[in-house]
Amino acid sequence: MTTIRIVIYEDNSDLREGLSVLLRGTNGFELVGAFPNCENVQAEIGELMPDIVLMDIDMPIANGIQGLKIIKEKYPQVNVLMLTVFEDNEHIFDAICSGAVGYMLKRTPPAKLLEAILDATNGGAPMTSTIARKVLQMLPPQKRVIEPSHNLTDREREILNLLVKGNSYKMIADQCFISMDTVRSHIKKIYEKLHVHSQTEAVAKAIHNQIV
Amino acid sequence: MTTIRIVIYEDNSDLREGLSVLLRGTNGFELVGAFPNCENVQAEIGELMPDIVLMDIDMPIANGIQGLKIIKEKYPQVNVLMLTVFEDNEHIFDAICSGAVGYMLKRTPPAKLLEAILDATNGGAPMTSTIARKVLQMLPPQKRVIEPSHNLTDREREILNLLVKGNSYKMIADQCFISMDTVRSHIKKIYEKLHVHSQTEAVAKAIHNQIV
DNA sequence: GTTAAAATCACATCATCATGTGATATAATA
DNA sequence: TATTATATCACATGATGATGTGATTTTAAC
Repeated sequence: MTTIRIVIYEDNSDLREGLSVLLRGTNGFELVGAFPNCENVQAEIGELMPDIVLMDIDMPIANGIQGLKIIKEKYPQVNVLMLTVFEDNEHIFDAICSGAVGYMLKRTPPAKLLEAILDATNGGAPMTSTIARKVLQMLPPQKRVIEPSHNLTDREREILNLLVKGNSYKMIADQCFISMDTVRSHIKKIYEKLHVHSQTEAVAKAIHNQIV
Repeated sequence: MTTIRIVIYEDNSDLREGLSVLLRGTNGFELVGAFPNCENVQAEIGELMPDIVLMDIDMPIANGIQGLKIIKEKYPQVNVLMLTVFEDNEHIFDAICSGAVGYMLKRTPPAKLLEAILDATNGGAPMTSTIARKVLQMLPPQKRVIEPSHNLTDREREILNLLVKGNSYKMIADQCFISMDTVRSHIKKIYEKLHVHSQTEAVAKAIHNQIV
């Protein structure tokens, strides 16, 4: 197993040292850099090419959200794990929407932190369940509620789905084992129910309203 | 401290029994009901009024997603924790969007499961970090990782936008003060760049990739 | 200063979609 | 039982989209 290369951004020198010691002393983890702010983040990440960045939010000169955005823009394959004292929606939202892979609190015990780093490396998104609940609340409300309104039939939904995926009438007919005329007739009803007048509009509406 | 009242929906009788035994044998947890499917979920939840519902997804007659939706519609204060074998986006998306408070896998060890129930009761949203990552991908991608690759020109983006809104070639031509042939020519290039072969696919891709 | 990309227009042809007007069978519902 | 909704199929016609080939002009890049 190869080691996980880690870079730390943290302005508090005590905490930075503490984390450094923790990572240096643990098998499988390799600290390749530790900086007090994100002033030169692009150059630093570009040179060190870590697997994971532990990123504080509140830092002087260039803060962690700014750093995160730069990293995700220039090196999107680098996973950034926010490690902060803030637990408010604003900061969480900013971080998550900017591409942070996880969001841990500084008071997380060392063992859990190492676990989170492993998690993030392996394709997880480590976060506390409190933060997870807040993330859920960021989901666009229309996506969380069920809008029956259209009440398409199962068959209609199925056909709409195939339409969205780019199938022609003929292909839909084949896949559904019905005639093209029947497909037409279903699509006509779909248009009526969605109040649209073309395939394109139907597809756009279907995607936007999360019908499919 | 008052006990947490729990109802289980699970069609596999062995697992249902196992969970029942686990909950009955643990202080602070109270199993108030266990059913093999969601056929009478409304009446059952209405009568038992649990704090937490452990909900399997794949059940005969009435499945867990249907049950979840009914519960959240009639008794939104009841927290539903999905407990399933499915780890695909489809099911997770469905569950989260329908108001599930958490999403755990059946292979979760008992101790972790009890912890998750506690978590959910206390305002958390327990889920594995793998699932959390998938939930993150459902978030509005406005500032998330955008794949460049397409590099449509301004004009092409403009026309793609009009397409997505349901405009015909003719309407686009009028709005852009160009000929239909020019519209055609732009759309052709758009198809090439997006690697699609029809309007429908282009629109679907445009929306999904947040190009528009 | 040549090259390349972007934006514009033209014509022709074929495939596909949209619309209208039917019809039949089945299942659920009132 | 009568009604409604769903799903199925058919035919015809006009509109729209897709594809191919080719051309001009302007702007940006090398």
